[in-house]
Amino acid sequence: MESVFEIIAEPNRRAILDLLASSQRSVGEIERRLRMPQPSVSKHLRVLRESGFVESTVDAQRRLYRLKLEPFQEVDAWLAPFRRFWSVRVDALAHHLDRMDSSKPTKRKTRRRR
Amino acid sequence: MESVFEIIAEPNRRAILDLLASSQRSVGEIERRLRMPQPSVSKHLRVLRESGFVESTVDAQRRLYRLKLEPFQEVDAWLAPFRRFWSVRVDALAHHLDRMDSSKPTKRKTRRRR
DNA sequence: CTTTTATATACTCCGGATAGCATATACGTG
DNA sequence: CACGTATATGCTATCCGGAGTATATAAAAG
Repeated sequence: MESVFEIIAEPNRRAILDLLASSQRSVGEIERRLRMPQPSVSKHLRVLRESGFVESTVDAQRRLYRLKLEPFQEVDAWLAPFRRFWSVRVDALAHHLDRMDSSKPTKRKTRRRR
Repeated sequence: MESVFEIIAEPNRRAILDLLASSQRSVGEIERRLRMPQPSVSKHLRVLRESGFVESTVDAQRRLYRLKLEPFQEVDAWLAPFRRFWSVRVDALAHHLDRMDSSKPTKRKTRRRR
């Protein structure tokens, strides 16, 4: 579980992140809103915390969790090289790759399609 | 392995996608460039194909693989709600969440910090 | 001090995903 | 046709992560 991609691969964790996008929340709030067992919430929050997606502050017995930016930006950065393909027009990728085809087709006598 | 996030969680698959971002490639090219066993490449390509990240065309005995857009856009779409936090200034998220704090602090007699 | 509330952790179990290896399939070449 | 090349698939062993349950810790309330 090293990369940010593995972290956000888990649906429950994405649900937590989505929820935290609107506001910081306590563990109990997350538990209720997502109808998810408390130990499960705590475990996912631990993973999210250790991977830098969230941070927590203490409020009496409660812990308030909030988002942190960096890991999201990391995902965004990975996406960037691909985004250039659809930023112009929707089906630009195919055309683009068609043109910069680098693989020289094998020489052949008969050209067969199937 | 339903979601696009699980697909891109695998490092070798991301490597393949990164490679295909520059140009379409045959299985053999991917195998050599990534120094990865051929069956492994084929298996990952299968996953990528079935999840819509790539498509292939037949060229004699070779298969040329190229990127497809939709799944990337799906990731991009998920990222959008979070992106608004860092689009203005780097540490905007903390301030934002500070302001829209919805969790009413527990009533207490003594406020302790640790 | 005892009880209740809030959260974290420990432990076990199970399924699914990946690696590795062997093999099948398909096409091209001579 | 026999052989080499390119790619896909089948099978097995293994490993890791998540679910579930019980329990520990900590603070508040009475």
